[in-house]
Amino acid sequence: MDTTQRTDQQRSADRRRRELLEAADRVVLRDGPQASMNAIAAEAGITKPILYRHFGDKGGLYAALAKRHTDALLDSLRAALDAPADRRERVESTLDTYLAAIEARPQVYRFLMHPAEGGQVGDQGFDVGKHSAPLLRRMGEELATVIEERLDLGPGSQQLARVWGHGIVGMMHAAGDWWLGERPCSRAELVRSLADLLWGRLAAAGDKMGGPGF
Amino acid sequence: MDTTQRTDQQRSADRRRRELLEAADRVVLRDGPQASMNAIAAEAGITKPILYRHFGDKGGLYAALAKRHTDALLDSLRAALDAPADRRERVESTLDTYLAAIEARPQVYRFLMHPAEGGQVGDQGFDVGKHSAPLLRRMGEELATVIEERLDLGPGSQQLARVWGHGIVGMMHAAGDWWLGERPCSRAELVRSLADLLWGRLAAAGDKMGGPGF
DNA sequence: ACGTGCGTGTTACTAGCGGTAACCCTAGTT
DNA sequence: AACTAGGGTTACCGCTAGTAACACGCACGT
Repeated sequence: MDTTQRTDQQRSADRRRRELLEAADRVVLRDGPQASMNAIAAEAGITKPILYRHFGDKGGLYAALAKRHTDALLDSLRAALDAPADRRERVESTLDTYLAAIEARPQVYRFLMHPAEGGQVGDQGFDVGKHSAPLLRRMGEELATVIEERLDLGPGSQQLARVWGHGIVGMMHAAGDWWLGERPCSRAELVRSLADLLWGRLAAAGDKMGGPGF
Repeated sequence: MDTTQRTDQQRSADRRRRELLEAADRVVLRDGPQASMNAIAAEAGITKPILYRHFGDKGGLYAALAKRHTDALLDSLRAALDAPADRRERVESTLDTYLAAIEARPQVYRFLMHPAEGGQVGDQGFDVGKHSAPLLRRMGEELATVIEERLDLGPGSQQLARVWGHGIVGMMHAAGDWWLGERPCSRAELVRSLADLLWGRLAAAGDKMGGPGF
């Protein structure tokens, strides 16, 4: 019952936990999201049951791992979003921050977007919805609150802000994913194009004559 | 060498293939993307090796299965996109078509968005990029061509159209996914909000006074 | 000094997966 | 009658996630 002792134990456990997470990180960075518990345990220099004692199951480990990276990325996104500049500049800088991150560490990115997904047991209920990567959801909600705080959207602003938050994040995600695969242009061009889209250039563009029909 | 015979065989094989795909469809609809080859074979009333003879591996089966649904969905999207109406109406109708589809059959939707992903062998190369669901990519490209065909975007229009295609599809996808999970509003409201976003209401909105800092 | 827990670690196992090799059996050809 | 060609099955491999059961070490109370 001595609290000192408990604290000692807990600190030790926490340190272990961090070591394990770093080992897992290395393996995921090397092997991608398919990294097996065996491989992670081996990298950490221990055996599987220890991993399971610390994280419960694979999902637990992956969640813990994802939280670290997600928190880090969200921090830099918040910084870009909070910079003292006009709206367009802030949007572009946020987009660029995100794209730079996924460009710099695509393995981590892939892991965050497709966490585990495997697991042949349980999941019978199937949980439709909420199957999207937690990172996307968190970014969407985060952006929604920022939008709702900063922008004057009239009635129904809360709902609107959330739709926009998730929508914009999804736009950024899909475009980034495609861009990362094909590299059809520079990061700066991509940022500009996306910002243009958000700035209504789609609606403002003129029709091309000679199209089919009307 | 008789062509008739060959045709007979091929027709028989095709029919079998369709039967297998329909069985697979039922299982996926019931068990989600985790559906095992064993379960699919059982549902079809046969055993695993036959599945493998027809589709090569799990990826092959899933690809064939996904292609059917993807083609169907893309057809209805094209119809909505090609309807004789003004741009805003067409955009809204396309969004609504997509959302109605994922709302009607969420299991299929989930399967299309997270195909397999498992597989403990191979994949060492890791294929960064192109890991996004093929459906998203195809929708993005499709939309890109429509945009490029219809809109007059000035220089660099091709690049711009592709970025927008993938971006808009991603927006639709993420918002739809979130909406499907939380159901925070009606489909019509969601469609309106997204169209508003595309129509530049984000850029047009006024700042909220009393915000932090500037 | 001596058990007695308790935390930490291991080995060895289960159940199920994707995938395949080997066999089997029936139909049609020569 | 003998032989081949497909469609089908059984039985297996190697791998995975996850767990039960056992073994060491170190602080404790008596």
